[in-house]
Amino acid sequence: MPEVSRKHDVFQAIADPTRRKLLRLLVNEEMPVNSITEHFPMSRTAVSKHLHVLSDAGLVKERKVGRETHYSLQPEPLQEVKQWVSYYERFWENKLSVLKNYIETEDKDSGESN
Amino acid sequence: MPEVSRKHDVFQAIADPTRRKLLRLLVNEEMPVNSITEHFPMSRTAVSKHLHVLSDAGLVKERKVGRETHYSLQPEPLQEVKQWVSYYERFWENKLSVLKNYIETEDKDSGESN
DNA sequence: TTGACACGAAACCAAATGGTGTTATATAAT
DNA sequence: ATTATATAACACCATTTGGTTTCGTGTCAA
Repeated sequence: MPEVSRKHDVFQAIADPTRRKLLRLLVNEEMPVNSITEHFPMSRTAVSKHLHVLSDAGLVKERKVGRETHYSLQPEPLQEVKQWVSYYERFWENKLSVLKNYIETEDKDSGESN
Repeated sequence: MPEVSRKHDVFQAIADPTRRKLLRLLVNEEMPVNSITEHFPMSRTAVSKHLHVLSDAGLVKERKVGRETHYSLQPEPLQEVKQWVSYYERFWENKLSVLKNYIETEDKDSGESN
């Protein structure tokens, strides 16, 4: 049931700074489009479009409340990103340990600091 | 030297599937453009462009070897992504624990149909 | 019921993106 | 010295993206 048939990729969704800011904003509370728009220097329609991209990626949820549409964060798809990044983690960690090793070797026997 | 004055954002760099595949390919070995191109259904020029985007984001390093240009992975900028995602981690974890709680509660008087 | 409001949809536009082929240049091989 | 090769740089094109304004519709309030 997961990220199949999603029109927008999670990676693509979070590529835009405005959309990242949107997610950050919706962390705490569900918000209607107009209130959301107040936080951005662009039209309501533009914000709405970004929200739709996020929605397509499964990162926000819409709820109709009277004539308003409330959006809220749906963080689960970010797990895919976390997983993807974690694959590369060992490589920079490895580099760190190589560097550490190098420093320690340079340091010779002048005392192993942590 | 951090991500200041980088022409391309890390988030934007990893948004493209081709570029993610490129990173994956360069994990193990430094490679010249021609060899890299063999793995992709597009022209060498196109691959080269993607490599430049990655380079702008600091995700790959170029090394001139005779008339060849070798590219290799430079994973460090991904730390920014990891950090960004980790902020949201607690939210899906929280949801999980809420769900767990719910299930356990339901379980108590387990008469619930459906 | 009339009007104001919140929103989505559509038409439109400029700029960025992802691709192409061509050309120029430095290096390698003969 | 000449030729072949690897690549960057360039010019170009189609599509996508991020934004706009306008318009229609459903909902709330008077």
